[in-house]
Amino acid sequence: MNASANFFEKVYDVARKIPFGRVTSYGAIATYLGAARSARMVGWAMNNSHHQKEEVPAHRVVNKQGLLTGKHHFEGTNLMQQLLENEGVVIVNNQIQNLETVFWNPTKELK
DNA sequence: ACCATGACGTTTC
DNA sequence: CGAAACGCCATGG
Repeated sequence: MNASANFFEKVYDVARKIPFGRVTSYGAIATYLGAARSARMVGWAMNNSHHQKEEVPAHRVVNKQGLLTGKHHFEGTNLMQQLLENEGVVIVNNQIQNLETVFWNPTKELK
């Protein structure tokens, strides 16, 4: 669990480093962690994010399309969208607009 | 050890 | 352009 937890821990760590009003994709995080093909694992980590003691801004993590695929995992049906919109992110039909502008690449920015 | 699942991503039809 | 299938990796039963 410890060894694997490191992977999860890294995911949470990166997620918490996402700047305000910015979003990133699972694949971007996975690539940053060196597991570009483990994007699904990142999503899995987010699913377990509620197990973490510290809060994880999972609402800032979306798929590469900028689609709020995991919004169903939040309390309400539009909570995730509400949070992002509150940060200045424009979302239409569960899809982030101007994704290129709000997108935050950890490998490029956080690297 | 094998099968099933998953908040993804890319390719193909 | 839209939907479906495949691939990829980790976790759980």
